[in-house]
Parts: sequence; structure tokens; C-alpha cells
Amino acid sequence: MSQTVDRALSILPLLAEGPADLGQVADRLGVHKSTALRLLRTLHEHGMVYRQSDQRYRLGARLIALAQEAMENLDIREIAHPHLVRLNEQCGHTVHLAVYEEDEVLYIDKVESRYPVRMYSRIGKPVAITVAAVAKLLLADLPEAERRALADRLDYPMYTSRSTPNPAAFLRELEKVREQGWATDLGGHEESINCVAAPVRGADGRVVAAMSVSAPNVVVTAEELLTLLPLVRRTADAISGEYSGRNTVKDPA
Amino acid sequence: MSQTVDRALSILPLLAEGPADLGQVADRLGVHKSTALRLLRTLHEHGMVYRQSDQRYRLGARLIALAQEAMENLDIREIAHPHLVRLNEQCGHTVHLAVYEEDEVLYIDKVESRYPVRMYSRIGKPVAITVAAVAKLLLADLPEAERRALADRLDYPMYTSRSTPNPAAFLRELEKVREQGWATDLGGHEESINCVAAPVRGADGRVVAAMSVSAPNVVVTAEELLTLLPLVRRTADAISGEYSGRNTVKDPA
DNA sequence: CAGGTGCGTTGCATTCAATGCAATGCTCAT
DNA sequence: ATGAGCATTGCATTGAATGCAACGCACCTG
Repeated sequence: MSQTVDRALSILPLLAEGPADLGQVADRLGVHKSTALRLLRTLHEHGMVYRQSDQRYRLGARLIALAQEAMENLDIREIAHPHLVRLNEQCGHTVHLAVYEEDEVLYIDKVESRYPVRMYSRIGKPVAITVAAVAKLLLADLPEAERRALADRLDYPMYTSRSTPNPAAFLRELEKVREQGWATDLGGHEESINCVAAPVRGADGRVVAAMSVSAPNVVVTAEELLTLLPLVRRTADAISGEYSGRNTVKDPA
Repeated sequence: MSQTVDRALSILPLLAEGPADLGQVADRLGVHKSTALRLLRTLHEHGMVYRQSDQRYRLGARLIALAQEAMENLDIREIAHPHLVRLNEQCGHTVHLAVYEEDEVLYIDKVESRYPVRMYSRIGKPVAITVAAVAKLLLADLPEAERRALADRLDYPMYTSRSTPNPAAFLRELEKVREQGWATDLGGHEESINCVAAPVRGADGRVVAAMSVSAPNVVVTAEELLTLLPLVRRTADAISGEYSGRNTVKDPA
């Protein structure tokens, strides 16, 4: 809607790929260098970009700090955290909490496995939306129309042979997840990693977040991991109860 | 420099305080509501803000994801991480890595204490710049003029009775830290928490990051914590060596 | 050391996009 | 029903964003 702001914001994802100099930024934006310079300067004043000693621009510290504040304001995270820790103490595996927001599912909390073999993931990172167990739960709860539209819009990268291949398969999987009230990812993202996940619901029954337990094959088999399902669901339900109980219902994401 | 972008970016810290509706945003920016609406819409298209079901605006998911990418691009973090983990395994306490960037010092990595009593901190959070041990190291390395100017510009909140009270005291402390090559924070931020920190240097000898070990009084006394200093310094030196060795020297922050 | 190339930066006239206004539409509470 | 309070829209005006061309600067090169 606002051309200038639009251009300025387009610089950020561009810099996320790596540092760039003025010329590169101007080229990628399709504007004159002087225009790009002014935009970068404004971003700089706000700490959103940083100028390295080699004159190139990077994403800045304020951006990181802002994102931090954004996450700390999520009530669901506050409420869920102790439950995640307790679950981790009980099973020892990596525990994740994720939310959905406009085409993205991202981890907002994580408790690390106590086993030496850990899976790679980071708070704030968007998850593999077509295969992750938490993503399935969050998307399965969307209104039918939105779910269909989204499924069509997504890419379906074949991380492994068991990745969800296309919109039809994905919608079928979501339907199944929706009915059973829990989800799994058995090697759909990383060949040797399995997850079980359960939904956290608000007072109105809508899914506001999803949590999962993940472990590599070398530690437990998929069957063993599935025996944790009741525990995961109980934990998710406990969070749901606390969340719907004491808060005026705000939007989840 | 660019008024429109400037206004748009000013919305973000405002929303970081908590959700706000259109009227509030317009008021705080001092612009007409229609103007604020257009700015918010543009921010929305880029995923920087999210519209809750109650119509109010929040910071958005893309912001968090961007910040994540920003941190993953920091080479120093990649290199340091395994060293931080090893140090944590050796001493059991919380280990932090921090960098300085234009008036802010922020944690870019952290390994949690293995003791049940943990200190509160989060990756991406700006640190208490006038008292934190890592901040002292990073600022002590700035050129004299910049250091003085910065010291004057800062606030000196008295978190505890041992917090740094004013610019003069701060500059004196920085001078000391600069000479001895390491720093401490003994209850300057939280009455019962102590830290020891050491600098990570680039090939040119400039301080590019700082790392610290923190522990509450109830676990170890300040004297006991100080016995870890040689270990902390060795770790920092190891990171320095690896950092200056294998990378073309980029800007630290 | 002269000359040249490749950057970032600046001042300025033009133009087009951002602005505020006023009117409209919505939702909710009384 | 009625109106208050909010978001939203179309439009005329104006002022800010734009691209150009000139400049400065550092770094090579012959």
C-alpha cells in the first residue's frame, strides 16, 4: 500500500540472505542507488540494519531485540513453559511449542533433549509446514476454505521419501489429524527423526498452539515414541486448561 | 531520512510494548488514522505485524523469523557454540556469548546452567549495558572518544547498590577492564548473581564478542566463581584463535 | 605519480505518492 | 432502535520521494 515502506521492508529479507552493499540492494529493489541509500539510512537509524566496517549492510541488533520482545509477549508461551519443562523431565526428549500465523508455523519455545544426540531446531525458526506434526495440528483446525486455499499455496519439498508430496495428500492427512486429535511426523522431515504432537486449545475449542516430543531413531523407535502419546496429550490438555481458565481470550498467535 | 519509512518503523517498538488498535497507533505517531492504517497495512503485507481477532495489531511472525536468520548468519556464534557447550560441561554454570552493536549489547548465545537455580536471560535480549561483565569488555575496547561519548549517553539505573552509578565510575571501570583483559559483575545487576567474563578477539586484536559464566550466590560464592577465570579465558582464547584463523575478517557485530 | 575505475554520497528539479479530510460502513452496547 | 466508537474508503492537495548528474574518495594500474 505504501510504496516507500514496501521497498524499505523488502530490504530486510534480502539482507537476511547475507550482507550486501548499496549497489546490490539498489539493483534487487530496482531503484536508483540514491533511493536505496535513503531507505537504508532510515532503517539504520532504527537499528534494523547495521553497517559493517566493510561498508556492507547486515540485519541489525534492534531487529533481534524486537523479535525477542514479541515472543515474550505471547501469553501462551509463559503458561506453557513450565509444562514443557516437566514433560522433558519425564521423557527426556526434545519438546517444542509452536503457533500458526498467516502461512507460517514457528517454534516459540523449546526444551532440549537430555540425550547427547540432539535434533537441530531453533526458537523463531519457521517449521517445515507440510510435514511437521505441530504444523498438521495447527492447520487442521483452520476453516475448510482457508485450509484448502493454503494447501494449494504451499510448496511440497520432498525432504525424505515420506514427506507429504502434494496438496491432496496433505489435506487428507489434515483430515485424519483433525479427527484423531493428535499428529505424528515419522521421518517426513529428517529420515531418522520422529515426533508426536498434541494441540493446545483456547476456551472456544480452537487450536491456539501445538506441542510435540521429538526423538531420533537411534534413541527410541517410532513405536516407543508413540507410547508417550497419552503423556503428551495430558500435558497439552493441562496447558489448554490453564490458558482458557485465567486469560481473557486473546488471539493465539 | 525518509519520513514514511521512519513512521512505519516507529510502529514496531510501540507494538512491542503490547497490542494496540489503530487509534492508539495513530495517536502515538501523531498522524491521521488513515495514514496509520496504510502504514500498518504495509507492515502487515510483509508479515511484520499481525492482526489479532480483536482487530488489534501485534508484532508478526516474519519479524521473529528474520531475527532468527540474522543470528544464524553471525559466524562468531557458529564458531563459539561448541566451546560454550564444553565450558558448560566443565563448570555446570550458565554460559553467555554477547556482541556490541551501536549502543546495545546483546546475548547471541546461551547454554543453560545444569543447576536447578537458573538465572533469567534470553538470547536476543539487550543486556544491562552499564553493569554486565560482557558489556564492560565490549565497551572497553571502543576508541577513547566513542567510549566517552557513549558513557555520557547512557542511563545508569541502580539495579542494586553495587550498580555502576554514573559515567565517571563507568569509564574508570572500563579502563580497569581494558588493562586486565577480563571483567566481572559482582551483584551489580541482580543482588545474588555474579559473573566472570573474557573477550573474544579477531585477527586484528579488536574485541568482537565477549563470553561469561554466571552463577547465583546460593550455588557458588564470588570467590569460587573467580577460580574459574583461567578456564573462561582459555575458552575465549580458543574461540579467538579459531575465529581469526579461518575467516576472512568481517565486521564482528 | 598521473590517470582511471568503482564505489558511496549530495543537491536539486520534477513528479508522483503520501497525507488529512470528510463521508461511509460496521459492530456493539444500551 | 439508536447512537457511540471504531475501522475504512475516495479524493483533492501538497509535500515528500525519486532519479539524475555531479562530486568525492579510495584503491589500482601503468
